[in-house]
Amino acid sequence: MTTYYKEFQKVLLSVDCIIFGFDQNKLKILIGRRNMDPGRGEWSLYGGFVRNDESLDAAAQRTLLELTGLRNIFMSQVGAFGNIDRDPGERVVSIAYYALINVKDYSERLRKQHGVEWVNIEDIPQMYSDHNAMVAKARKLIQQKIKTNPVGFELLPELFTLTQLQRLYEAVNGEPLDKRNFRKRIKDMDFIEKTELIDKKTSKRGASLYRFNKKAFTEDKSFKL
Amino acid sequence: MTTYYKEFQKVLLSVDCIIFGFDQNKLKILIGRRNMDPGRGEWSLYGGFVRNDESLDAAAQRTLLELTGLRNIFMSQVGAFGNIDRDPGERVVSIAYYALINVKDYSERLRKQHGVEWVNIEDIPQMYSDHNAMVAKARKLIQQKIKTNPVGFELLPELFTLTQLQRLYEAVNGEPLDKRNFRKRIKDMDFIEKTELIDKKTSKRGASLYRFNKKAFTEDKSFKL
DNA sequence: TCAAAAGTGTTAGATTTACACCCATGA
DNA sequence: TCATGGGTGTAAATCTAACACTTTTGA
Repeated sequence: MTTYYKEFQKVLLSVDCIIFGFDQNKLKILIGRRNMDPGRGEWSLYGGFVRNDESLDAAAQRTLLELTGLRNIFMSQVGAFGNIDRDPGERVVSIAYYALINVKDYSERLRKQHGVEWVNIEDIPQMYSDHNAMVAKARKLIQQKIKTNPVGFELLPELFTLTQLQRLYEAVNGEPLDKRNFRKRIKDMDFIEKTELIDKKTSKRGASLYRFNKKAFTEDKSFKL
Repeated sequence: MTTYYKEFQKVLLSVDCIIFGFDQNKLKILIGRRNMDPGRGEWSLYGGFVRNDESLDAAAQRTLLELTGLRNIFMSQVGAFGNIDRDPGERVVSIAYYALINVKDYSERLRKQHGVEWVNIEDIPQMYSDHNAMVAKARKLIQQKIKTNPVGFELLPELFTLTQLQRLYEAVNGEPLDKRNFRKRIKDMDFIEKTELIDKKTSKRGASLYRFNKKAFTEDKSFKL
């Protein structure tokens, strides 16, 4: 290998994943106890080191796959975290990514095997190093993103009720929405399609199930919630 | 030094700066011809390598200082760029930052010495590696930022006319604004203060000069343009 | 005297917000 | 029969967008 920049120092690069899920009307993330030194036992995001033969995005996807077994998941970069003492061991610069998954798609067996758990975004404990800052930034990003992009559906099952959808938006933004106004806006979006199916899990009367039509959306343009 | 993570490979880290300026009613950035291999002679952002004894933010600030001699400049991270072949030499992951400076504060002597020039954001040539992508992302970020934060003033001299301010917002967003509506909104912001001074450079009649009062703003809250 | 930029208000339309009751059903 | 969540419309208030003429003054 030709070395053009030989006089410069290299650093270790890691990726850390903020994996969002929506369950019990709450926005949650996956965290676990760190199983290596330094910081063993502290709450931590799930992460991994970047290999020299993969891009940052690929490293993040691989890490997510490793933890969850899931592919083709929405992921987006949060940013690079690089204070010199952020890792007590040696210098590690970390690139944070957030992912949106459907909790139901994540096998409980795998979850337990990796020793991670879903924690309500409002109740995140103090974590290792700068992981709380990563989560805070990821949350801001998803709040922005969800305003103009239909990413919320990544967190829901294929079929969902309007109440579920509303609770999701409320959980992401941390504030309640008016039911009638919310449903009015949804009705204007022809890519959120009502099905004939009825969900009877959460009410005696039953609620209509809806579906997000990705194809109908891409042609469409406007999305505001 | 203790090495906890010795089995992992390290990579070279650089920072690249998208330095925005506002001049002649245009939004511009500083770019130059790359003076090292590989890619010598190609248009490029100004950058540098991250040292092991400085944070990413510090590396970006140092790089900006090196180029412009300016300190205490507004800078914000754009993101990490890490495709494996983004640098034809060897693997380099780069963290992009954007900075907002007042063109008048940058000595022409220094500028020429570094061989960089101001190029209209609409006329950026093809650049080295993924630098065009960095600029595109930085521009999106500044467009978002300027909507709710008074960062535009970083690009203006201390005293400015309302027309200048309007041209700045138009240049950032790439679309014209209605003069009366714009001025109405400005009048509602008590942290944009009219001075007694008159600028006669751009019109015979003269235009009132305004000043941004940072202190008055931090107490205030709302900002929408 | 005239060209060129500064400065100034009103109105229609669109969007946003607030708000309360009936419905269907299983327990 | 009643408790529970599902479902629906209207009106006031706010915000946004469109629009044109007068002023000042140096050349």
